[in-house]
Amino acid sequence: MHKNSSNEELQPYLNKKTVLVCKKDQDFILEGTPVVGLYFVYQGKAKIAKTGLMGKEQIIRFAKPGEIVGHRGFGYSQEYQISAKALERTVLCSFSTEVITKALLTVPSLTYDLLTFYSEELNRSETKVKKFAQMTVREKVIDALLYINRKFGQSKGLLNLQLTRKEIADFAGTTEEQVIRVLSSLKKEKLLNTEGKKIGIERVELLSKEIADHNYFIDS
DNA sequence: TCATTAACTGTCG
DNA sequence: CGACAGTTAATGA
Repeated sequence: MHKNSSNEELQPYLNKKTVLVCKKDQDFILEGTPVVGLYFVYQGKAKIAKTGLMGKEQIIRFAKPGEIVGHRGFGYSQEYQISAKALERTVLCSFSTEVITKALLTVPSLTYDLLTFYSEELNRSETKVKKFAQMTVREKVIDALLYINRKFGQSKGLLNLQLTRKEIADFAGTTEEQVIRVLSSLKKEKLLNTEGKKIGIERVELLSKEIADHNYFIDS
């Protein structure tokens, strides 16, 4: 998506963007709130989640710079089906639904990009269903860690995304305690490093091997 | 110093 | 495996 910033065809639309700066932990989309437009992450990181009954939260995915947020908001739905929160200081560009609609109708490359994005998203959520149904807690936690590694990478041996164990649990579909237990046993097996809140993956290949049976799509 | 938060452990259904 | 209770360590008002 970001690569389109250079496209001249898009310039008239880019001028209509609104820049929004979020502080850490700030929500910029609330579930059930009227749709106002579409967001792109320019800087920072965000988490996209759905809150179920009983305050249980399911983290759908994380977004990094260049990614789109709130895409399910336009079209027919009147309200956002998800909520999004900045994980750190995050800069967002937002476009109104009208602007996006016009842009999509006139710039094919943008439409194509969005289509690709949707298709990947659908793939992800389909394999996620399978994962949640078939994987053990240990595998789900490993899977979550590998996802974070793929998306954000590591620097000096630690994951570039700092999450609480609770957030990892909400993403993996378990509870905080289970995550802690898996984490500490992985640490004992020397597959993992842990420094307080920070986590480092020592042997990515070994972890991938454990969930290989479930990885139909490498990038899910 | 006290209070809060997060990481962690033990145990039970 | 999930839920609850309880301990410990770090942090900050």
